[in-house]
Amino acid sequence: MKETTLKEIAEALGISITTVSKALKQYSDVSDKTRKAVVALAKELNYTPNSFAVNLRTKESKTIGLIIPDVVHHFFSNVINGIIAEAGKMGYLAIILQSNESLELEIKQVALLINKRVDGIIMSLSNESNNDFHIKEILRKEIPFVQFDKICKLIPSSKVIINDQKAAMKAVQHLIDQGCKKIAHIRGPENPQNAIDRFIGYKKALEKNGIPYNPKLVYTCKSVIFEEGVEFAKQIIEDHPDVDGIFVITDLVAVGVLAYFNENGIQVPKQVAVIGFSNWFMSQVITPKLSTVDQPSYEMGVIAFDLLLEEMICHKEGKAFFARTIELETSIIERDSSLKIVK
Amino acid sequence: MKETTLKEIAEALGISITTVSKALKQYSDVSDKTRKAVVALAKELNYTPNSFAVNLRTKESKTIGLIIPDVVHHFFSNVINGIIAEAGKMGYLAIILQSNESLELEIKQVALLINKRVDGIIMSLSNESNNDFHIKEILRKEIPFVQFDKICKLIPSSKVIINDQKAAMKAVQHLIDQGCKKIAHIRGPENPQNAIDRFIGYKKALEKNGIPYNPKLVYTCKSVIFEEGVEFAKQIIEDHPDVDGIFVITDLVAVGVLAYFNENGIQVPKQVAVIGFSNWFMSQVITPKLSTVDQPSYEMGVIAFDLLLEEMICHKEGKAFFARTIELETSIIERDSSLKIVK
DNA sequence: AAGTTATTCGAAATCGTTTTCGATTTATAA
DNA sequence: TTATAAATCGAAAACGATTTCGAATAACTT
Repeated sequence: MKETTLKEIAEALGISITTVSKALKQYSDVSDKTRKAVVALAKELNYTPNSFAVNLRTKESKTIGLIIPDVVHHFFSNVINGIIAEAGKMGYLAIILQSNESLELEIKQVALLINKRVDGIIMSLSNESNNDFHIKEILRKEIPFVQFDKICKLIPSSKVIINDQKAAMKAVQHLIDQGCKKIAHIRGPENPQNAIDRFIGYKKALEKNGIPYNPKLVYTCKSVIFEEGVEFAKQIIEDHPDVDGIFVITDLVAVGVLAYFNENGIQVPKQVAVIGFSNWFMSQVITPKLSTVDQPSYEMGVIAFDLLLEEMICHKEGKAFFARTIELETSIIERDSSLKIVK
Repeated sequence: MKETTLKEIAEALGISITTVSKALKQYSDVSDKTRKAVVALAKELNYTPNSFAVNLRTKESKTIGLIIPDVVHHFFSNVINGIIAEAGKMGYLAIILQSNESLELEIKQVALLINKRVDGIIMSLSNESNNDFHIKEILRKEIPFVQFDKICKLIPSSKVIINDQKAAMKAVQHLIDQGCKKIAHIRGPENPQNAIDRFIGYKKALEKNGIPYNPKLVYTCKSVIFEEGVEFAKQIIEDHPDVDGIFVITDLVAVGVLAYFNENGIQVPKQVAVIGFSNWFMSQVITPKLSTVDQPSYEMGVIAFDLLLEEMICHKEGKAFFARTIELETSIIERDSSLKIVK
């Protein structure tokens, strides 16, 4: 299937390729008559510029790359949604890659995007990421770059995050306000900054309320999946029968906790109050409804792209760009799983 | 940041661009000595071919386009997962676009991908799609094309589907086997083929079991969301207090049904048995656990890409390709929401 | 009428790679 | 030694658009 080219239009009209190209753009040195003829014929022949040629010539592809740990994930799919919606509005397309929470794969995906010469990269780190050589390579190549959610603080790039410490503090404070005295924490893996920060927030909330911190009440997820919630719920109750509250790294795991408690006659929130994180959709439809921390995921995607766009424009125009970090607000959603005090 | 080019390597080594290019590929007319020198220098200078130039020259970008109604959706995000995993293995990247269930947007996205000159397109139709002019444009441009799940039967392209009629029949038969006599159906919108087929399957199952079909027992979703499940559950019970089974187009809506029933003391499955479709993750964690039809979503993505790849290869080599339709097996997952008979 | 200024156009270089086809060199055979 | 075959190489033409810069024409001045 032959596509029409500038050359064909030029020959058909008996003018030069240059003039055709200019007529199709906002060049002032083309007469009205010529322009109209060109535009008319271009439309008739259904001309669209060959993007490969445009990319080569302009050195940009209006395409960005996005690397996330997992597509099948409520939070990330919402971020994707925000990014591709905003990118679409601004005339950009997005290539989506997964790291599957593997550092090795993450490194490969970064290399792929660099080779593809995308105009910019948006990324959330995998849980395994404790090495930032590949990230530095992005900066070394001067590719516009934005991190979100699971970030590397030391990398000097723009970032879109929530204040995980503050959010975790609020969540734990909520449990304390409901009368919880012995609060366990199911935390995320060692590496991710947000798991670390939520853990710190947990400790700070305890401290603020004069509750001694007990490391034995902290359980660490490896994969951050439903099954771990089930497993840890069992273990927590066995280790500490008097636990009366649990703050869980994310809703998916918290739902596992609820599943175990439901199966084993442990009353939520009466005996143990539970609060999750991220406000997954299912949290509002399970029994009991899960309290959680709402995280503006769609908005996060939108802002991540906007920051990237700013940087891409500066990059293109050779201007300096100064990385910015944007912190979004979170809010506690109080549902049945944590409300010991009936209002 | 200047990227190294073939030209630079050629000049540094005092040889021609041609030879450098050949040395980096599997050309036989380059001496071992030259090849080694080129490869060594290329590695040292961290050479990677400029993909824009390669695209222009080879007329392919090793990039495919994917259009789906909604990224934030358990089924679709699993398909995406399958597609980008398989595509990645074969050296392809995927650009992901959403139609947001809007025909207008779907048309725009198709045009975008055509202009971007992706090597192939995989697509699931939006619920609004009742017009296939834009789809035909893909075929007219001879762009390799695969449809999955929500397809247009009349378009002669490869397809990856399940047998929705058969699956729906099995689901309804399961309700009948559990003793249901009066079964309602909450169906999907008018247009999508799979909603139509599931509806037909529902009717066929009734017919097969000698149960008269009553159109008043069929309720039609517009948006296929949780809230509609809540709303229809209320309406069904009001309209037909003696309903004892409901077959729902998809789990998300079925979960809405369960939510209403739970809130209003209607016992599931004792009074009304409920079965959904697609086996969303949350179906196994809600109360009661939702029976459903398992649909191999990840596999669907993998196979869709494999079909597309076959076609892309034929297209490249100028060979004829004959569209194929692959039908995947489904299975009923019996959970609490439909088990009236205790085993 | 000659000089000046706008208008309108196009030749050609460029982006970086791929590939054809002919040229050159080296090795082998007669 | 000459003819032939094999092994290496490179010039040049794509791929299709963008853009610079100079040329040509038309339109005004005085």
